[in-house]
Formats: sequence, structure tokens, C-alpha cells
Amino acid sequence: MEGQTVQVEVSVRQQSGDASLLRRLNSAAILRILREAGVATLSELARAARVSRPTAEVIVDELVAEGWAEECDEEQGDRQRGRPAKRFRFRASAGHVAGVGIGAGTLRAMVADLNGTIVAAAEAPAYEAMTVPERLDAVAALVRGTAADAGLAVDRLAAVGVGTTGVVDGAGRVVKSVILPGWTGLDLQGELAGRLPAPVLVENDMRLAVLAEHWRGAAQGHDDVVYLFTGHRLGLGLLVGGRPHRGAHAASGEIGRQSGEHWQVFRHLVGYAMEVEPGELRSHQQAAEFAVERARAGDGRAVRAVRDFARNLGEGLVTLVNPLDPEMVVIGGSLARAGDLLVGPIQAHLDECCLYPPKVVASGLGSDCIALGAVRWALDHADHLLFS
Amino acid sequence: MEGQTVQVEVSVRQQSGDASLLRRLNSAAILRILREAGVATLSELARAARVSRPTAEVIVDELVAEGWAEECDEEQGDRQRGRPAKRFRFRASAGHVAGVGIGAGTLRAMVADLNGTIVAAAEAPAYEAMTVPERLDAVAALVRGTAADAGLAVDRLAAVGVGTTGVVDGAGRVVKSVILPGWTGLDLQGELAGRLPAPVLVENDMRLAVLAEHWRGAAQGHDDVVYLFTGHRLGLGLLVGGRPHRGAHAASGEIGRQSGEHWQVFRHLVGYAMEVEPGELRSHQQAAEFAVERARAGDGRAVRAVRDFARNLGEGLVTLVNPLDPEMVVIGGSLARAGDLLVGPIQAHLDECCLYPPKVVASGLGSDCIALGAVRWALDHADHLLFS
DNA sequence: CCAATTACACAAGAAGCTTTGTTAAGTACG
DNA sequence: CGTACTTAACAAAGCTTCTTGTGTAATTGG
Repeated sequence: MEGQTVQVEVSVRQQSGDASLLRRLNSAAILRILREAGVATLSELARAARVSRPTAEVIVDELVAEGWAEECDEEQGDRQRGRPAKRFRFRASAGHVAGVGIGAGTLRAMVADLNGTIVAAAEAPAYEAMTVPERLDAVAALVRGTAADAGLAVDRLAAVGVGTTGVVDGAGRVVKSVILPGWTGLDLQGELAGRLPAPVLVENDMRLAVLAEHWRGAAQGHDDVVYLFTGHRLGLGLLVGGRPHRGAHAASGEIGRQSGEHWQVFRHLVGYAMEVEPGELRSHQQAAEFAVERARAGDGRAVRAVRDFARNLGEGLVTLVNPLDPEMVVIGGSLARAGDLLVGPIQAHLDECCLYPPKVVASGLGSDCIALGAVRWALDHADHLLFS
Repeated sequence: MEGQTVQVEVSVRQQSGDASLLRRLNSAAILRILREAGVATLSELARAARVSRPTAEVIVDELVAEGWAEECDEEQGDRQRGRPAKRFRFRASAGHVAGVGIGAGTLRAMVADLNGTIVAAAEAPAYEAMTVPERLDAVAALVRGTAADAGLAVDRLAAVGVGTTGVVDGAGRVVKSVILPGWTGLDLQGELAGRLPAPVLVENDMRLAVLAEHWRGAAQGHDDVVYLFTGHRLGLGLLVGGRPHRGAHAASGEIGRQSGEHWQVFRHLVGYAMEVEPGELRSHQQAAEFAVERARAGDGRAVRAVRDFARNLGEGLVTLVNPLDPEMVVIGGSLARAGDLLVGPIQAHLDECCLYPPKVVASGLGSDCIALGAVRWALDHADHLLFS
């Protein structure tokens, strides 16, 4: 805070304006600085925003009056020499957002304040057999309940971010989905906005997952990231220049049903499981987890199967890493728990085949990942309103 | 121009400022509107910029005084009823930029005004045997000569964009290059800046090529584009969200030496050429052009070789198209002249393997592509200075 | 030649920021 | 314990820029 300005890249429309624009700009700048600094005095804010102190004073008074900032009167230990300054703090509880992850078997929701601190979280079961309205109602009820846990009504939420599988277009319609029955063609944004009196933002789950990794996960500080989800299915989320990449048809990352063999990777694990226990019928995920477990226990064939699986993933990743040149590859999904068993061979393959091999890491976020990304997405929306 | 504002996304630092910022902002907005409108009256500018007429008048007077705009007094045919308005025009000749493409065998340069109109173009031969200083001197001489053709000294250029093969880092250093001898490790930006008294911007040639396609080529209006160069080598340039994608190590698109077989595509064509005329020693490019020529003439084996080649390219592209979801694939380089012979099979393969197949088209820009992209790159830099 | 229409020009006023000066509230040190 | 120093808060004056409003200039149509 000593003199250097906090400079953040923000996309602003080329705008013209009258004097009130100046106030909006300065007010937004000071609010942003205040939030990033945590606690600051008027002088510090004025210096950082390159504004005179009287101006900073007027602006902070406004912010306090509107509830965006508050004075914190606790005395600081390290006193300076002169008259002690008032200290101000961003009032994170001035607004809240929710994030939701809609899975086939589980619904998760979180509510966070404007600092991104999670103040409530909940989950609810979902079932394959649910009709679409039942599922939508369950989502709405979960959001209402989670908000209530945080002491909030839904109409107090600045935004509700929603993550779902499938291709989601710019208007929040599910153009295509093969996981959730009846989901294809659904106007998810419209249906949820009808049930929840708050702005609803729908996005593809893989894009939210990579956003979560960038925010609180393994990819902090890295703006070009490939996120690979391995669990009951394969998924891909790309972060390009710090932002989730959507693509022309919002179908970026849809590698599931392509005909090449690079991404048809489960056969090794399913094959192994079938071989060891032919009677059991297993899903991809169950077979994979079974194989990983046995590999950990030291079963040579299982180790080989996992290694082949990892190698296949690595081959698929190479086709993407060389053209894209990301800083990092994050492995997420339930198989991320395999850790080095999976990451090691993938890293080795990338090291071998890439000019600039990115670092490969396993996600540590677990199953809250998508809801967390949805929170971040909703916060981005709220920030945009706050700092415009 | 009737009332609607011209709104352009510009990346601006979150800034605070005093009243002069307002003037800069409004001035930039009006200048931008004026350039996009071509010719406009004061009232039109005031309406479009959402500014009062007196303000618009003062600003335009300033712009005229500084040389960025000029009054065009030619009488318009479609007279309105009342007092005729003064008409103003963006003064494109207030600034110029240069764009340079450094190839192994040819150097190309162009000079354009601030509207992007090419006012001079030239090329010079280059040789494999040239030392690095010789090549740099030749580039500098070509830029000087082309600028002189346009009636300009080099120090009047607002920017000189330079495209080269190889991995070019953010500071304009060539981190790696296998085409040009001695190029690896060269501080190209520094060397050229020492020879040319103007801001020099160095960028990878594939990124400039895709920029050119987006500006004046086949990809106009499409913000997510994969550009595939096929000629003496393979190259890839990605346009993501309207901007060239660089990647974490500025190595985006470096697919040349990866070990997978998808991109090792010349073997079909070289094999064919060897088979037909075993004595001749040919480069990849020569073999490819020979095969394309014979295929056009109706040679069945040549047609098959080209089809296999195209299919291989298609397979490589699929690994990229599905994760990235571009709107368009542009085929550039000397083999783009093969046209449908190449585009047809690639499009067919993408149609078969992609959820949302992008349109595949052959570039129509020819060999000026990189210099043209360098001009656009330099113009972007100049615009940034102009509209900040 | 006059009315209607449109654009230009100037003056007054409001909003916002900065600078300058004064008062208030602490600490450091003899 | 009191004086001097340091820093913050407050107030007033002045500058820049934009807007609104009123009057003037230039052209067309009847």
C-alpha cells in the first residue's frame, strides 16, 4: 500500500461521459483498492487511487453511507507518530451470491459473500429417474435452503451461478446434454429464473471447474490452463488468458464422443476390472476406482492398466498442449484421487512430447469444485455490476 | 450514425483521474467514432458519443488542430433543409505504420496509413547463407525503402510490426527458431530497434497470419479461428476471442516437432513424388506442389496422395477443433492454392468427427499474409496509443 | 421575400477534482 | 510534565469540463 497503485485489467466499453462518470470511476477504483487491501486509511486510499485526500474522503463517506464500506475502530498495534487515522474496511456482507452444481446424482449449492468467503453450503441427492421439473424444483429448493442457512432470502442474492453438464449457449439454454435425461433443449436459465427471484447465470460445468481451480485450486496464478476431468466421464475445460474459453458454439471441451481414439481411455481400466472380477458389472467410474485401488495395493496388472490409461490421457493432452501452450494441466474428477499414479505418467509423457511441457497436477478441490466455480462466476458478475 | 453509439470493447486499466481524464476519454471516443463513420457532422458525432454539441465542437477543434481530423468542404449531394453542417473526416495520413515479414527466402514490407490502407509495399530476396547481421540490415533497408516510397522517413512511423518464424517471447527475443540460421537466441526487437528509429514489435508469423485473415481475409467477422499453414513446413495460429493466442511460453502453435503422427503429413506427398520421379530431390514444399499439380492434371495416384495428406491434416485438426470449438478453419501457405483438393477432404473429415464442425476455407491472401498481419499488429499498437 | 429548418456560437450554471490553509489529535523528547 | 513535531481531518477557493439554454447564421421551399 505504500504508494503503488493497484492496477487491474478491466474490460470497459469505450465510453464518453459527463462529470458523474468521473465519480463512478473513482468510486469504483477506491472500492476495488479497499477490497484488495483489506483495511486501509483514507490517506492510503488517496495515494493508491492517485486522488486527493478530500476526494477520497467524500467517496469513502458515500461508500459507507451506501453500505459498501465500514469504519473499523479497533486500534492497531503499530502506531505511527501523528494523529491516528480512521481505518476502513470493505463490507463483504453487503452482498452475497450463490453457486450451484447440478450433477446426475448430487446437487450442491454454496452461498458466499462479496469477498468470496463461503458462508453456507449444502447438498441434496438427485436421481436418474427425476423428471426435469422435479430436478429444477430441487435445485431451487436447495438454493433457497442454503441462502436461508446464511440468513438470506433468495431475492437478496446478487447472482446465482449454475453449472451443468452439456453444451450451454450464451442465453443459458442447454443445447445438448447426454447425461441428464430431458435436459437437451431446456431453457435452464429461464426455468430457474422463474423459480428464483435473482439473476441466474448458467454455464458449462467444466468451464466452472477450471475457474474454481484458477481461483482457489491448483491453478492459482496461472492464466492458461487445461483442466481434464476424469470420473464417470471425460471432460475438458480451458482457461485462456485467465478466462474460461467457450468457443463459437459454446462447445469448447466437448471431447466425449469424438471418433479419434485418443480420448477413449476407459477401456484399459474396464478391461482390467472385467478380467479380475468378471461377474461384477461396473460403470466406467467404478471400474476405474477399483483399478486404482488395486494398483495402490500393489497389483502389477492394475498398475499397468492405470499406466496405460494415464498414457492415453497424456496422448490426448499432447494434441492440445502443443497448439495451446498452457502453463499447467490440472487433473480433476474422482480419479484425481489417484494422485501420482495418474499424474506421474501423464507428466512423463508430456515432458517427452512437448516443447514446453506444462506442469501436471491433481486437483485438490474435490467434489465442490463446480459449485465453487459457479460462485466465482456469480462473483464475477457481481463485480462487474459493482465496478462499472 | 443515427443515434446509436459505436461501442467497442477496449481493455482499460481500472483508473481514476481528474477532469482531464474525461476530456481524454471523450476525445478518444469521438475520434474513434469519426474513424469508423468515415465522414460525419458535428451533430452526428455529438449524438453518437452521447455528448453535448458544444463539447463535441471543442473536441473536434482540438483534433483538427492536432492533425487527427480535418474538415472536408466538398459539398454533399443530398442536402438537408437547414444550414449546411461542416463535415469532418478522420485524417488517416496523420500517422503510418509498417509491417514486415521475414522469410527464409524473401523479405516483405508494407506501409499503411492509420486507416489500414496500404500506401507502399516492397519485397527483397533473402538467402539461406546470409549472416544474421546481413539479414537484419536487409530488413532495415527494406523498411527504409518502403517508407521512402510512401514519402516518409522511418522515424515518422508509429510502429513497425515484424513477423518471424520461431518462438518469440514477450520482449521480442527469438527463443527458438529452426528455419533461419543463427536466429535462436537473437534479440530481434533490440537489433531492429537499433537499426530503425521507430517502435518495433516482433511477433510470431503464424499469429500475424491469422490476424491478417481476421482483418482482411477469409476469417472476417469470426473471432475464434484456427489457421493452418501448409507449405515448406506446417504452422498453426490460433485466434481466440478475436486475439492471437500466445500461450504461456509464447509457443502456441508449435506443432512442428511433436512426436505424434497426426502432424507428420508430408510423407504421403514426398512418397508420391519419390515414386514418380525417383531421381529428383525435392523439398517438402516442392514435392507437395508437384503432387498437387499432378492431381489437378488427373493422376489418380497423385489424387490419392493429396487426399491422404488432407486426411492427415484433418485428423490433426480434429484434435484441436473439438476442444477449442472454433468458428472457422483457414488453410494458408503455398498449398492453399490447391483449393478444394485440400479443403474438401478436410471439411469432410471435420464434418464426420466434430460435434460442431467449423467451416474450412482456403486463404485468399497469398504470400503477403504475414506482412499484412504485421501491419495490423502495428496498427493495433498505434490505436492503443491513439485511444488511451 | 418570408417562414421553416438546421447548425453554430456564446453565456450561465452545475459537478467534480485539486490546492491551500487551518484545526485536531496523537507521539517523541527534553 | 510541557513543548515541538507529525499526521489526519476539515473547510474554502479555484480550475477544468461538461450541460443547458438562448440567440444568431445559413440554407431551402413556397
